Amino acid sequence: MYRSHSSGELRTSDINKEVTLSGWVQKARDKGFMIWVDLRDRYGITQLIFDEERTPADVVERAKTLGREFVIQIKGTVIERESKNPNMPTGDIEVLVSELQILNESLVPPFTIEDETDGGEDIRMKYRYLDIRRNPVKNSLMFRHQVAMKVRNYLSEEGFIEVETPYLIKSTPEGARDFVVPSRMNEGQFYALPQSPQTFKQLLMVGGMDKYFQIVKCFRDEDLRADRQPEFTQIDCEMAFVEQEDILTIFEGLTRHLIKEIKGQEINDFPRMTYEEAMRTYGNDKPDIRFGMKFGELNDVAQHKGFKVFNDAELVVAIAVPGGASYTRKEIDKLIDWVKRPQVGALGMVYVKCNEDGSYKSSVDKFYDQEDLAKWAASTGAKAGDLIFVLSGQANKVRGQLSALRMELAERLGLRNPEEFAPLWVVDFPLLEWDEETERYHAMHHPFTSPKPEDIPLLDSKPGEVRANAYDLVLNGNEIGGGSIRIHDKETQALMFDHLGFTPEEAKAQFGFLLDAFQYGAPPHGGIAFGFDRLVAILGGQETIRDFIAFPKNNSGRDVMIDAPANIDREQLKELHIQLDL
RNA sequence: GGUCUGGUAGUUCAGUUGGUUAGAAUACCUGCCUGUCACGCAGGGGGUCGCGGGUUCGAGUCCCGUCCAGACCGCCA
Repeated sequence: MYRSHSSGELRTSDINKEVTLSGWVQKARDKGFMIWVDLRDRYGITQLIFDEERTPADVVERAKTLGREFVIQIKGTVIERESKNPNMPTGDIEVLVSELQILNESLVPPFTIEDETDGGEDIRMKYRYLDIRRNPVKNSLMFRHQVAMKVRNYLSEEGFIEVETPYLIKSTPEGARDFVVPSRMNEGQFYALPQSPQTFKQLLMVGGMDKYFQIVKCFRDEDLRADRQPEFTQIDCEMAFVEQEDILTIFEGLTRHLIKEIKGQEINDFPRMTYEEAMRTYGNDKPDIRFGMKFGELNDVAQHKGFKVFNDAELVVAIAVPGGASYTRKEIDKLIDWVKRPQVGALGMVYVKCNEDGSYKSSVDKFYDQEDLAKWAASTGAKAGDLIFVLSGQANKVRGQLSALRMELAERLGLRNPEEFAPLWVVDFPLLEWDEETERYHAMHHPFTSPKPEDIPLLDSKPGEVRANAYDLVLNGNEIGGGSIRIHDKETQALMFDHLGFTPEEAKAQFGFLLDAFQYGAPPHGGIAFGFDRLVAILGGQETIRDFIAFPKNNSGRDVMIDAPANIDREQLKELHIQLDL
């Protein structure tokens, strides 16, 4: 028996017990006359004591050789500490060691296994198994497990069945790039790893599985970000015989349940906002509504004077920065430089200081009088002491730019409190989106999303204005879930493929199995998928998802620990009939 | 594909205008220490300044190229 107790559980009530503990040496403090060793396992730290007078001499001798991260097993007696440590749960006791066995030695770890480690991201990823011994990562993984359990229990209680779908499927031209897997038995052919189990869950609905869910890995071969991994986990859900309202109700329930259970916060009915309203008010389809700074459109009150920049613009739009009137000229210039960076792309920015005495001072005083500026203040909700920033240009671009500024300012003003949760539904997304590169429309969500019936007549005349039965769940400025009511009849699906530029032959080749299935009594259905990694990170109050993934990839999609991807040998290539063209 | 930032001891970083033997903290090793818990004290070892080229009497420092890492834009139905 390696352990009678864990290293986190012994208390004063255990005093005088003979115990056996196993774990890692967190740190040894050798005072000469006695040695203290902090023994760590997943459950906590227990202090061991080796004492010249009370511990056998050979055991003390071996204790002097212990280094960081040695794996040891000890037998000993729980005793009360002479000097207690109120900062640790086991701080009232220690274990007086009588037997010591070194189960495995350890090299000196390349970084300290402590909460505030001295190691940087790179080296921690290379030695991720050591990083996982640290509380912040260990706790994040345990937190993820808790959230997963609550999701499974909740959905199971609601009658959902977890069904696994295949990972080796077929590549499709729509959407993200696929990871592909060559097939040895089918010469020259490739599987693709799923970007999501989309078509399979729809087929499960045709199969009568009513309420389906799956916590499932998905794969996309696209460039990474701090919150984006090439393989990631979704809570994938689908229901039959439902309308949009049913889906929103069920999954609002799930989200509310998680926030209640995990954060102890009660959230009322989630606000709903149309896509159009979100774009006009926040310049963004995933607005962070923990704070205001809503957009004010100034076309009516800024295009009547001789300021050509505004007069020529499709949109003049502004936000009020709370307390911004006290910014120095230098600070304002830095913010103007910030929006002019290529990543944001504004050509310039106008500001208006709303002075405490009710007057206004702007960078365009030459064109606008106090009365004009007062209207701008009214439109943005600016109060005395605030600062108004105004951008102008092509509507889509300028909304994006102002949204980036809004988020940046909120971050700097500390308005993005990670312990506050402000979910909302964004609904009525456009069905189609114009793609500048290919010069055609493609599905904004995916090609199986149903158009709003009343908008179907617009499909030919104004395709960009057709709204979809599609919705996103947004939490604190992050899209954490998205879904739609699907098309469930062959005719509408064929119509969609047609508008996406598929010939009937192409549609049949790519998705014939789905069109076939729709001929055998496909029920009306719809669903949603949550980005599980991101959801867990947000609930955990963190920006980065990487600490909630046991073995994440780096910025270039590499696993620096196992050093993947890697070359494969000639024999493997030959077996797969693959020649490299490098 | 693009923009920006970084790469110096095991680790995290500093390194001035180009100028002597490249520093600090921490980790590591040795010794001391009768209640430590970020223990303390004394001493010690440890460097291909990412890599290649160039400018220069002289390069960690300047220039060019390249590799790696990170953040962002494009991309992510």
